[in-house]
Amino acid sequence: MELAKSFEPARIESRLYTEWETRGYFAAGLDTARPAGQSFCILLPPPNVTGTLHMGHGFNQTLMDALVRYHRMRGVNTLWQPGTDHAGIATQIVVERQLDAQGVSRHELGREKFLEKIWEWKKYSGGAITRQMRRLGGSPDWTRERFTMDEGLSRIVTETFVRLYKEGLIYRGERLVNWDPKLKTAVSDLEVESEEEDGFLWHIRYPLADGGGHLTVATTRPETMLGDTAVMVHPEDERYRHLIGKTLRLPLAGREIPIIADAYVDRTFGTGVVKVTPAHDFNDYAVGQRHGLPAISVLTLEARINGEAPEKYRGMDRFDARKAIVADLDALGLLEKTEKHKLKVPRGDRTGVALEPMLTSQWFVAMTKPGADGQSITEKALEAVKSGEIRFYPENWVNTYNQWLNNIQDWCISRQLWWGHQIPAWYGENGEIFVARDEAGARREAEAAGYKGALVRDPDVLDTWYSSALWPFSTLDWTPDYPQKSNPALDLYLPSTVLVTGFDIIFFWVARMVMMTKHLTGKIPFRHVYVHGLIRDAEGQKMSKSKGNVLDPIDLIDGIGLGDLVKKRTTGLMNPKDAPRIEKRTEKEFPQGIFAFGTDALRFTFASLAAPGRDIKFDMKRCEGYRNFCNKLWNATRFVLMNVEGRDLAVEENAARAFPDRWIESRLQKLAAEIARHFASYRFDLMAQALHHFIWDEYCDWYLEIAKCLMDGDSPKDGGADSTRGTLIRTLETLLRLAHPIIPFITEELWQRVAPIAGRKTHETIMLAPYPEADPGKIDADAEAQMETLKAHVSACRNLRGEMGVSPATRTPLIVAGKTGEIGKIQAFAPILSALAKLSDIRYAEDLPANALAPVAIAGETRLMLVVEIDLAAERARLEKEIEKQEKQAAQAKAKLENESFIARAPEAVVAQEKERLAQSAATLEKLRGQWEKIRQTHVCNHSHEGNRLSRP
RNA sequence: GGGUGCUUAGCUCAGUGGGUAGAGCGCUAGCCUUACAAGCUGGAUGUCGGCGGUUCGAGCCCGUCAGCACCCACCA
Repeated sequence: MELAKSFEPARIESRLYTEWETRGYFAAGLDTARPAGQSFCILLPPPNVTGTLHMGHGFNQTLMDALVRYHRMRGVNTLWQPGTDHAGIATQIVVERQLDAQGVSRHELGREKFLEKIWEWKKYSGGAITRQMRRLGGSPDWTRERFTMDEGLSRIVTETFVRLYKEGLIYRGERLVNWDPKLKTAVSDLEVESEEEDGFLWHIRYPLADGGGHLTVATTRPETMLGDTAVMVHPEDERYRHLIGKTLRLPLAGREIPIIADAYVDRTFGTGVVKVTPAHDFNDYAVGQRHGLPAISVLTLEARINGEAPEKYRGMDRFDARKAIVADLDALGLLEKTEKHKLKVPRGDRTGVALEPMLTSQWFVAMTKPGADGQSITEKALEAVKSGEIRFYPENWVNTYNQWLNNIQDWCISRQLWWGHQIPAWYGENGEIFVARDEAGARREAEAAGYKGALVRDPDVLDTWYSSALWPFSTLDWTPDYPQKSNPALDLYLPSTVLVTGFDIIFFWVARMVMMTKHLTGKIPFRHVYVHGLIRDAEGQKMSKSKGNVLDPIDLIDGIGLGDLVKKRTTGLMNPKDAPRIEKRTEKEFPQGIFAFGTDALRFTFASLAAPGRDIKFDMKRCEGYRNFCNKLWNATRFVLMNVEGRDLAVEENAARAFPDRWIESRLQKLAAEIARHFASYRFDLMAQALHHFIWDEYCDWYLEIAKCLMDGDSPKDGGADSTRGTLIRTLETLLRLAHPIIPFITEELWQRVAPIAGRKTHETIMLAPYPEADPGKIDADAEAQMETLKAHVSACRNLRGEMGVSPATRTPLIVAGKTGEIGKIQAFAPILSALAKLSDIRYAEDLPANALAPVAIAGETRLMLVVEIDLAAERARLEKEIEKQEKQAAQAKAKLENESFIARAPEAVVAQEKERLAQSAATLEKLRGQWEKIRQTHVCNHSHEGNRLSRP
């Protein structure tokens, strides 16, 4: 069957993927005879089970898949461990919103029914993201797919919680935490996002209790004043020093509160007087602790004013209360002024509502408390990186990691949600806490403690990231009796080799995996952390639904019409008002919709954009370019197959092969070595560039063109046509294997046709074929040098043709002048030169004809003259340009060589190089000037009207 | 306030022991040279953000300034 005329990705991708998966090519290598140190493992950062694939996933997974395919082909035990995350808050929100649409609240439904609904939703949408992953060609071992709420993983969550509790590293405590009033749950510090917003600074008078005047406090949140338990000033503030220790009458509430002194106060900000509300502000909480102040909560969990406050405000929403309080203060003459003020408002990363610091009982992981072995989990995490056991790529992320860990707060892990791992804690009637693996265990604990009453399980669930932190070993079926008992996967793949991730989850996930894995298993979770950038849109904006600039990788693969794209971007918006703007933007950006580029082109684009430490502006043009590249590879293969099919190329490695054959083979070794280097240093961009350059420029543009000529009858004697045919097919076959990790589909499709002819014994799949390794013995400096000479001559001729405007259809004679030895070199590849430079014949001479008026070029040691009618003016201009260039070069080299310091201090090789340059330029200049002179004289003879305009070049 | 990047061709970006600046796209001239017009061949385009320093020599090292971006903490 002949290959299609052009590359049509849609025709091959799904067929090949199904073949790969059903034949079990993705299966984890579990050969325990091989040392664990030789295993390669990547954990898939588990996407939200109900989520959909976005460009970040596409990028991330392309890199992981390339690595996995590479190592699998190298024959080591390889595992790409897939799975999905239950994503507590995110998922619960989605399902709640669905219920909202039906007018049902989760509370009406009840916990159990609600959870059933979520499981239904999970089941319904759960396959979507993994189906999309398959479209990207990802090759994880799907048979090992895990879900954070699988029974096994849940058991591990419980087990580790109990252990950490027993060790004192998990505790329950009443503390000020970030509270999301919309979700009515605590969230961790990391789930808070602060943006600068416009607000006000209200200046409020607090009268002195003794009637002797007032103090003016400045606040951005006047509603919290109801919970004030003090006012503070700087101890050395002359304005207020005399008032320290006196009391104020808190307006609206009427309570008396003290004036205290604390160095925390910034005298220059506002009035230098700060209200202290320990129950609703993190700093004030600390101040309250220092000064033994009470904390008065004035907000309910819904962020309404609560019962501690004056009756008038009770039950009011916090923002309504703010208005009412400001108005009332104004009416009382206590509002001194209102200033516009920029402030950072902490908002929930999922809900976008302003968070409230709230005093509640929560579960925490103690980050800095020493564990049983005397070391805190934070210290362990720092140590693992400091010691070099774990390495970051690029390295500078270590700073970010360390900085965060060095300033870490205890991690609030309880969430007042229903979707997630329920906390394995049971409470007695008097607040006793019993933590155990199940209720029976809790009962035993209780009895041991002498408690016989009722037990109620904590209704809260754990932060999603708690189970994610266990991912490196929970997915490998870790058991509580590890390491006494283990299993092959755990032995081979813990630690995994590299974690491929965006910097946005270094804190959320990376650091926590290190802590938990190290503490609970004694092993690091992974050796390398490859941190990549974020995919942004063409303008560098973050992709987001509300901006309407989201791209779906699948749309780049399959293509999508403008109408569908607009529809996709404008449905399900948080704010439907954005729709017209998004529609306009989309129409402008993609007037024709999006073209179908196929998976390979998309993957190659991702790889080529993966420069370290940089966000990526996604450029569709790039994708188009790489689709063309795939097509190039496709057609090159067509060409090769046309020339080799049906021939017996039973590889006799001919020692006397033509130099272009030896050259391409030599280059191929260098390419293989280069790619290996780039894999080792995670430079996917350079890898892509190297492949692109080799395939397009070296293999197609030079070698294939030369091969056409070598396979013709009139090729040089050595080697012979079949030797070239063999080189053609074998180079291609190797090339396909080299490129496979990045562009798996096209390489598989082509390889299955190429491999049998190239003489490979097994050719069922490229996936399991060995990855090419560089063979230094095949590097051929001689062939490369000859090739350089050939290229220089071809280029010189083409250049002359181009500048002289010779039609590509015209064959022209060429005269080559030079010393005998040099001429010999040219003669060796004369047929090739003729073919590539479109020459009719080549004449050789010691010198160029004295009076011939033809364009001349200098290529190394020889001079080339194209025998064509010339436009004198054009040739003169060309020579002048060339002379100018050479003069500049000569001058530069000369200046250096005349510099005594340079001669004295620069390395010999550099000096020699400079001398060589000068000599070259001088020689070339001499030849060029001679030619220029000839033309000038012709002009004088002809009395050309342009002759006088010539100045000395 | 602490930290991290970035600034190179019109655009997007490489440039990893300092040694005469590169790619893709775009632009431009000419070609349907039968693997590929999703192509071929030629061409144009850069005070490598500014200033200073180190060095025989700086896009690269050091200092400084400017602009942009991000992360952490945070002033009520």
